[in-house]
Amino acid sequence: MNEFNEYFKSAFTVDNVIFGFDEGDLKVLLIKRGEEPYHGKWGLPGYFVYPNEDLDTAAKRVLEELTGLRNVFLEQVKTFGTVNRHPFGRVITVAYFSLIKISHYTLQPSSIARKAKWHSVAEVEDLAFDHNDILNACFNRLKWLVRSRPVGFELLPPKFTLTELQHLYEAILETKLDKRNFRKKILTMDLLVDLEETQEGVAHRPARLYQFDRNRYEQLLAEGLSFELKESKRKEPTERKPRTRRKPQQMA
Amino acid sequence: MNEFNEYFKSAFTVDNVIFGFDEGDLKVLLIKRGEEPYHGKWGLPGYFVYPNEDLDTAAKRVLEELTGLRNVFLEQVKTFGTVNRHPFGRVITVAYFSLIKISHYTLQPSSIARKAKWHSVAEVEDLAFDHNDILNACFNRLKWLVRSRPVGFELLPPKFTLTELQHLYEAILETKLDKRNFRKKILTMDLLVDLEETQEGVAHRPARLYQFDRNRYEQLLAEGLSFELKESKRKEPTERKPRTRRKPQQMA
DNA sequence: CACGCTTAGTGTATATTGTACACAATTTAC
DNA sequence: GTAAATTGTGTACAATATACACTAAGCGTG
Repeated sequence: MNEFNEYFKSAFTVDNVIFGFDEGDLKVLLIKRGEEPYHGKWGLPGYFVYPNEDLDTAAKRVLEELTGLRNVFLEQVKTFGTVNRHPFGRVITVAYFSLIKISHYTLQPSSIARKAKWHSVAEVEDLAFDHNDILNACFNRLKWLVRSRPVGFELLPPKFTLTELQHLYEAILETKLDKRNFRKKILTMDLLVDLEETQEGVAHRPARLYQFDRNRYEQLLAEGLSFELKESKRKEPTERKPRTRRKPQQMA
Repeated sequence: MNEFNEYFKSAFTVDNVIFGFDEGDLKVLLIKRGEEPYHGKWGLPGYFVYPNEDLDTAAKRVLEELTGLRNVFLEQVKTFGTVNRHPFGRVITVAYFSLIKISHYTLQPSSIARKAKWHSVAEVEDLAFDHNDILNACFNRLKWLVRSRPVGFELLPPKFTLTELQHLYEAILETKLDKRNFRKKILTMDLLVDLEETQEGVAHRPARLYQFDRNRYEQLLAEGLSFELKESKRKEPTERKPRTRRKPQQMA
């Protein structure tokens, strides 16, 4: 088709905002660019989408080459395609973000991985291309997501304390949370297994360890429950009390 | 750059899910395809992104050629790029949705517009390409958006009744709402101007007409208020009562 | 012009959820 | 055994959500 050839003139890529959590704050994995443009600047990991590759597959590939991880949380966020965003030509990029457990991350031998480093999201400086915009878009998406789904667990090691979980939420939401209210809320979601173990090697009262119960989560999801941080559903959403009848009232 | 040329092999397009509201239900503007592939099927309006055109601009262009409207609500939703979504080649499409007032819509002379027709969202049949997926993604986004921002007004004529507004919300959320609770909620948002006019020519008690107060909305937005349908903020978010002190309590 | 039809408009009581708040318990280090 | 550090825990009140039914107002008809 002629029309087709006429518009076969753009490249497109995926960029991946990889979030991790460590030392009490939220991190993003950046790469020091070894080539033009923006040589020497930090940027998001990304690459061209191969001709026979789905977008999601390309994003997974980029993630795996860099971190060695598969089957982690990965979601498309937004596509950035301003005409001049790339100085060498028209490049449209689809932004993804992923959530990984830094404890599972191992430095990969690939050349790209050797230039990667975790940065605190709060302290990210001026990045290559429009990558600051992309990072912001993904961070905002994460903020929204963490309120509506229990994605926080993707960022924590398998066993964690409630305080660690709270610090994670605080880092993502950029706010302080009340300890008691937070625990009440989280525990009524009924997604945590109390491992009946405690921390070891800490110079204070050791905290209990918990585990995220993924099966329970999927079960509850299937039942159509939501997990808004501001809206924990009651246990038996089925039966609603027939409430004591009153006399009809007038309304002025 | 060699790398570049190697990947200059894909086309990309924008597709636009244009929502309107009429006769009490939510509509989407579809086009009957006059060419292959999917000749004769209904599909979303869309077109190639020109080489020197931003994505948003392309989406606006498609919208304007079809409806003659500018400055309407338009937002990017998601990018669809499965390898085989287009039978003639690799085509990646960025999906947008827009909200327009059907009363302002005028049939355009362009050839594309003459094949356009409003369909009830609830009754959309099998569309060309993956356009059903795109429509669903946009519809879901609209559902979410309508709870967090007062976008409903984009779909109504400038003057409307509260019942019309409620029907719109019901159509989008696919649920019934309680009349009194809905009114209470909407009015406490303080975004409506009571025009002190009433409907004319209806065979029953005429309803009051209201208008959306866009200035007020922007003012409140700037003050950082949110507009969740489930969470109307109180009027003075500044002053919080110092509450009567109680004696410290023990727990357990 | 009285009556019936149709939709508009309105308040309150209860249930649920959010929020503010402080101290005793447990472990380690010295 | 005492200080330091952090965990773990309940309750009162405020705010919001929800359930619910009748009168008001205008039109059409006989």
